[in-house]
Amino acid sequence: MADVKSTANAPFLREEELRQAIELLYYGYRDFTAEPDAMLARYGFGRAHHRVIYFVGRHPQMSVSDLLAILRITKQSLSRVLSQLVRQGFIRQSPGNHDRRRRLLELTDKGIELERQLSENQRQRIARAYREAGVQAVEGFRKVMLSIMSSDEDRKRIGRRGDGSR
Amino acid sequence: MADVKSTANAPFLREEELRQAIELLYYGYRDFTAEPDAMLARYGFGRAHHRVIYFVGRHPQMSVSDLLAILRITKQSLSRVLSQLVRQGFIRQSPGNHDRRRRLLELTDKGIELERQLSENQRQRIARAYREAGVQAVEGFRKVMLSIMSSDEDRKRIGRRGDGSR
DNA sequence: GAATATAAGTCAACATGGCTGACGTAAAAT
DNA sequence: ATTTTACGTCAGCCATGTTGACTTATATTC
Repeated sequence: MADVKSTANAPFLREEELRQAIELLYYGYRDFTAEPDAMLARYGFGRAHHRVIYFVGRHPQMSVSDLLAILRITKQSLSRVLSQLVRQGFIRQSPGNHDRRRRLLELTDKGIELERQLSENQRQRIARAYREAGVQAVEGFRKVMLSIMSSDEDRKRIGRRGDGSR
Repeated sequence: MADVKSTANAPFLREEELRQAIELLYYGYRDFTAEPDAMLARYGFGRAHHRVIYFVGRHPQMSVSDLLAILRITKQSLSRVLSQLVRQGFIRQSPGNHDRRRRLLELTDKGIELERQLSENQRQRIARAYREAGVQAVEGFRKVMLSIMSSDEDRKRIGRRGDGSR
């Protein structure tokens, strides 16, 4: 009799636990992006611009195809936002040394400043969460998120320094 | 001298750590939604439909305004997807008992089946991550994600049973 | 009971950011 | 010399968010 409850509830609790995780991801991501979205709107930019600025800042001298591989969107979609950012002086393109077909991307000073503003907000949110949750929780968070991800390549990239080299 | 390295690296490591978290959220969310998105496309639906189906399944008998509060979109945006789901027989609406202005939402059998398919994929992904990461990591993940969220109301809702009552 | 407020819906127009398909140009690789 | 690669462009489509204006039915308040 003592184990009736735990046996009967095990699948239910498990289901409940898994649904909680789904909702944590939904609400967490929604709130994580809300404030940067609002800042971007003041420049006439959207979330897509943020992603480009973020990853170019993270991996200076990366090529367009590197960026496409990270974002997993078509070059036409990328082109729309990237060309705006270049035209408005947030990102600079320069031909590669070894391979002059490649156009290496980097943030301008203006781009660095915008990137800083945008991700400062997100870094602070994370920093607060890390403070509140504790060191051990942070390690758990990292483990679970890494495991939710599909791609080994992305897992590796997260661990590496962001110098755009391959 | 022994503390030069740790002192000098502390802010750098911290910055690095925070950026890793940003990327974990980006890659994790991207991969978490990719497969359901592909399934939905076969019905001519998108991610917005998934959200509606998910939360109506989670909180049967919820009202339209309850749903709007969770999704934080305009009623015009919701209307587009919700009316499709009702018309195609995935969701049923019925007038509230106490307040007949309200239209209480619930999944039909067809809706339950679609919801099951979609979130089964996500539940399995989470279950795998939880298995790989361990019990302690799961608790850490929950703590960090809860803390990343902005709204106390949402935190409470995650903990509650989903019966749509308030 | 009349006035007001709330829940829900609708129409119209617009922006963002995905997508496909077709085509062009420059540079590298074969 | 030919083919492949990296990048870009034009055109058009779709999903999903927005604002603003207006309607209908029902509850609530004065």
